[in-house]
Amino acid sequence: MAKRETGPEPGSDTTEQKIFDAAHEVFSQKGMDGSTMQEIADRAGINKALLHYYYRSKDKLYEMVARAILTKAVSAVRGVLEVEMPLEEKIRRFIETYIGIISRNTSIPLFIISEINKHPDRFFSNILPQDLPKPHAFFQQVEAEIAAGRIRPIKPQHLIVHIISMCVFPFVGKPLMAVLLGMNPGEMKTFLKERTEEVTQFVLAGLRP
Amino acid sequence: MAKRETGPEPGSDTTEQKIFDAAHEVFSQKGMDGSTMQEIADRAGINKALLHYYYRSKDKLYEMVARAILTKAVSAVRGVLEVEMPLEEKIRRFIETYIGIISRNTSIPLFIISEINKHPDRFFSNILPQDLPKPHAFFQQVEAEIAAGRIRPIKPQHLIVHIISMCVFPFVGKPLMAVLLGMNPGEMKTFLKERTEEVTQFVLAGLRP
DNA sequence: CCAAAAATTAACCAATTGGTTAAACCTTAT
DNA sequence: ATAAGGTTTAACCAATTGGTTAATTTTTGG
Repeated sequence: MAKRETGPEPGSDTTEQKIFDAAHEVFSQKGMDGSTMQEIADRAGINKALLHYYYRSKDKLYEMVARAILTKAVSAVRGVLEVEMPLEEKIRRFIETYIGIISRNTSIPLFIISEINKHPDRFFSNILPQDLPKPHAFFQQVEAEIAAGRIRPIKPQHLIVHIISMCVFPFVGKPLMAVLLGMNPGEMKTFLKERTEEVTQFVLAGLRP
Repeated sequence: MAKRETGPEPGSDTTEQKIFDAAHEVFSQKGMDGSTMQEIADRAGINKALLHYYYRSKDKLYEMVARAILTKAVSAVRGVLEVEMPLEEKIRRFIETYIGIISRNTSIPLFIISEINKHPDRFFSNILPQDLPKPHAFFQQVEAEIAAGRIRPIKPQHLIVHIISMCVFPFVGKPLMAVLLGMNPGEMKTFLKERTEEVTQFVLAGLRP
């Protein structure tokens, strides 16, 4: 049993990995409070005591899982945000990859949001990675485009929050959106698939001078 | 003890009301799983057995609180969405009142979203009000404006999801947004106050033909 | 004033929680 | 083969959970 920062090497089939996978599944869907060690043990197909053998306590296990989730999510966002690229292309790529990641990991955003709200201290002291995405370059790029008259004046901080909101929220609030729009799961699925294109068009339209 | 649908009359200072208020506070912040009857009793300043005297079980108490929250939220949205009004004015009012409600009840949106995801069956069978907001009229109005060439073509379902997302998400993801944008609580507060105007401007700009 | 009813409490209960312990079960290197 | 190491398990523990019971206090109506 090694002391890693973000869990055992994925892909292997060791007991340690089976426990981590089970914990990842249970925690990401039910959060810290809603999950029990017994359920994680059952899902991993092992005795409850083995959980404490590999990961000392529920808190430690939770911390590892949460850190792995956060690290992956943060690095994904950073990758897109910090590349050099014309603004329109950057926005296109950002929306595309961002929605792509979310639709392949639908339970992650809600996990992050609700757990960070329920245990803020734990997250900010232990779990959140140190090197967060730095949107400074993006902000400067937006200001430059405004100064050049190529886009409408807008506060860059609000623009980025607009974009993130439109990408994330429909997945987080999916059940509510479904009932509001009167869609069944099939219709909802195609609706969410359309969003990449729709959000992109709307953002670019909103930026026209 | 009467059997009401959405809890006792607010404002009164009866024990029943004190319990309901305490439960409202605890449940809305910690959710069903994260809350205990003991904590609710403590916050109400009474014995734990009294909770079961007035509300038979934790489930029943939770159901009443959740139903009260949902009913209030749904009726608030309905009020704005179903009035007859020119489209631009309707959008302005919708964003204004929607953000207004949320900033006066910051814990409610996250409660609804995360609880509906954790206990979907309970919500859709018992808690959600029957008469939800019907956005049909709004959709027709948007289509009419498009046909008249007064706004850019857009699928009305996506438009409304755009708007709701930009209104709700910044409050739900507030801690994350704060760290991403590098803002302290004070800066974050003024940032959120600006959103009514910023979202309105961005939506209207995105709709220009 | 006083008995009946309602409100409130302390004590208790079974079940579940996270966590521990000591024994049993491999694997493996000599 | 066997001693030693790590791995896995059943049994157990104290604390907390939602919930109940019976007794006590407070209110109320005649």
